[in-house]
Amino acid sequence: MPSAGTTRRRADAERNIAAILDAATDLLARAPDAGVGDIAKAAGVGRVTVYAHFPSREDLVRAVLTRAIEESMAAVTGAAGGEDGDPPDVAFARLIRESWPVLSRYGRLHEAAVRALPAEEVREHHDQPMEAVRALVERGRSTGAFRTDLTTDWLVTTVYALLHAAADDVAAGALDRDGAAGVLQTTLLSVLRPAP
Amino acid sequence: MPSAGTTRRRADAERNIAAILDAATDLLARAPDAGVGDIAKAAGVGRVTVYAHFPSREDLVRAVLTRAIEESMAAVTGAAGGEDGDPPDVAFARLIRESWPVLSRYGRLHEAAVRALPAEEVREHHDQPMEAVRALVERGRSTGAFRTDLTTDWLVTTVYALLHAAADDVAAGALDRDGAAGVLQTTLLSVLRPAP
DNA sequence: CATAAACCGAACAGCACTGTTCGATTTAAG
DNA sequence: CTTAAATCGAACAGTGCTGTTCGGTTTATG
Repeated sequence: MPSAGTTRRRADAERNIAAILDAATDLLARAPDAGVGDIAKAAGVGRVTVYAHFPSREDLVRAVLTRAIEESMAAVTGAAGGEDGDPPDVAFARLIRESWPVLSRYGRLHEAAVRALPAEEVREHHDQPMEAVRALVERGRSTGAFRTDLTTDWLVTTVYALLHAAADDVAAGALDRDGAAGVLQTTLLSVLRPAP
Repeated sequence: MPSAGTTRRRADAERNIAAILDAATDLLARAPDAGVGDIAKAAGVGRVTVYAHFPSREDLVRAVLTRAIEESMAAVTGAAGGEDGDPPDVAFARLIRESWPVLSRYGRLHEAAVRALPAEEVREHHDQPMEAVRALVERGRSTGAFRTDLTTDWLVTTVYALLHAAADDVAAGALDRDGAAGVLQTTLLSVLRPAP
């Protein structure tokens, strides 16, 4: 079978779906309560067209979140999955440096997802990339590179919180996107490394 | 003139105003999008009664925020305004320890305020207690007790972000309220102190 | 106990958003 | 060029909130 048995999808439809997804990602990252009308306008498309491709606002948000998580996973595992060749603090610094350009674009998207989707579903998605961070933190703890006087949970929470704070500051213009990666590296390694 | 020239306010009205304010604070800290009906129910009061005392939902949120900021200011300045007798890191540890019981109760109240009130108004209020933190951070930087390789703005942002993250975790049951103060002290001092 | 203040629920209008339907028009594709 | 897919705006019902009005009832206060 060529595709799915039924009639194929036209090229402009494909293009519009991509445009809607892109616009929704950008807009929701800045205005988590943006309506379908706003998203359609940002995508240069009629409101009805959005509903032609996504059954409901909830489905659209889900699609945006899924894609964002996939991209994040690729960035995070690509940098953190770099085997045990490097010591944990070096690996962590690389993780931040390489995943920041991706993560910094998602701003308040998480908030949009929490409002539109069941809490547990968001948690499941969001925990995926954080699992890679957790694994790296635990490896660091076992080798003595990272501190053990704080729980792993709290350290991961700290990483998560500061990443989001930096993304918010970038969105608000209070922080330079390119410089933020270095600031995050410095700050987070100060937290992760054992106290002297 | 005894009070204001017109007729005085009855005692049960006073009691209900307090109940509404308390319930709104508790509820909005957990559910920032709670409606006036929810707040009324939580306060054990009719919805109309809320509107009898607060012209609009916006005014109610404003009243809640104002009171919360006042209480925070009292807690923060009471601990940080403790003169220059103590070295900055000791003063900062005391600041966290003494203000945490207050701050931890406000959870996502800030989010509720951002949604209901003009952004600038929220910022003005919210910056008040943070100003005390900023002053302490700057004193630490000038004496060499705190690091200078990161900007003051970013250090303050970090304090803010981790306080909120801890408050969220407490609200979600992932963190013990009493133990959190110590965790925050340890974490934040690791960030503030100069790198070895 | 008399009065006025304060309360209540029900009901209403207004608004903004979601999701659907319609017919008319444009446009990709064979 | 022909056909079917895809688009568009306008208009509709449905929902959930805000803020208001109403008459009836409770309750503080003097």
